[in-house]
Amino acid sequence: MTRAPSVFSWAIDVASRTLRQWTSASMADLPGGPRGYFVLASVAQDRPRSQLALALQLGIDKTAMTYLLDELEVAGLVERRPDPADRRQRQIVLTPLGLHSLSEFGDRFEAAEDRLLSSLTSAESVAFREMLERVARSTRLVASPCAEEEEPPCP
Amino acid sequence: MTRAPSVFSWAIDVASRTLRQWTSASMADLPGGPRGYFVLASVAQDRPRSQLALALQLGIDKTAMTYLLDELEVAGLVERRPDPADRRQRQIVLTPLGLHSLSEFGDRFEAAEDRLLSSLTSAESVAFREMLERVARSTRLVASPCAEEEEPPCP
DNA sequence: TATTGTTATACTCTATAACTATA
DNA sequence: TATAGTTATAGAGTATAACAATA
Repeated sequence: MTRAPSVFSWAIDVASRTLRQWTSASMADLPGGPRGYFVLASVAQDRPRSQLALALQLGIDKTAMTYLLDELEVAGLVERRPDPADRRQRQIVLTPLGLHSLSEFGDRFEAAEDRLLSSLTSAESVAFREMLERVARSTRLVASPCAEEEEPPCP
Repeated sequence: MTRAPSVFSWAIDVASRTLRQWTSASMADLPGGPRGYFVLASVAQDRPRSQLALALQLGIDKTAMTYLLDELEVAGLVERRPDPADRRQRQIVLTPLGLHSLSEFGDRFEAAEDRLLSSLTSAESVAFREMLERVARSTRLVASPCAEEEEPPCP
């Protein structure tokens, strides 16, 4: 043997695909599946966002974002509103139904995440989540769904 | 707001897809891309493995494994040998060229991984890798490419 | 001219089932 | 009958480019 081949890439690939499978299975009734949930969660950070901003944030191509929002809008979970300041852009806002779906599917997401991380202790899980979030944010120019806080500029 | 939507699923999705994009870009000349590398790395743990065992280990469907091995075999990186003990099975072994590719592409993989984890300290990176590996292994019934050691039974 | 969003196309992945050959 | 591997097919996901509307 030359050297131990890197196991990290395999591990993150398997872990993310496993989580995606689990969440996809429990979200057959949410348009767009896990991706649809990410959009709802990001939009729920209150400030209306353009489609392009959402696409950059979630790492989805802007063309895919169009299809995703089509589905979510038809299902009545989001609305597209023309931005009065720049009529090229569309502000994406949550409907009451979308907000309800967010919390409902959020519960399923947390259950799947807890199951995935069940081999870690509570303390490890906290540290692991924090580090992974830092890693993910560092790969995006814009911020992630800015999580805990309510009204920050979401840097 | 109801509750902060879970950011973990978003983070692992973004992180894994980012790493996949980076590694795919630097592996255009490896059949199967990152997946092809995972196969080489797993096979390199010396003991010949059946295609089904590889598929389970890497979380790939057995049908996808057939196509992947077709490409790797045509490129001269692996060989399929009939198992003398059970002629239904095929043992997958690395060729010298495959072993050479493994170390060459392994370097590229490590570079991409280091870049992805550049927002962690050295100590954090070690802990993060260890925890992620534990998480990934827990989702598979069989073990991952058993990493460091040389001759263990790779349970 | 540059940017936001849409549409169309093709290409890759994945999932499923049916088939063979061996056990 | 059950298992390892193959083949064929359709579906989802993704990437690309071309286009319309607006800045």
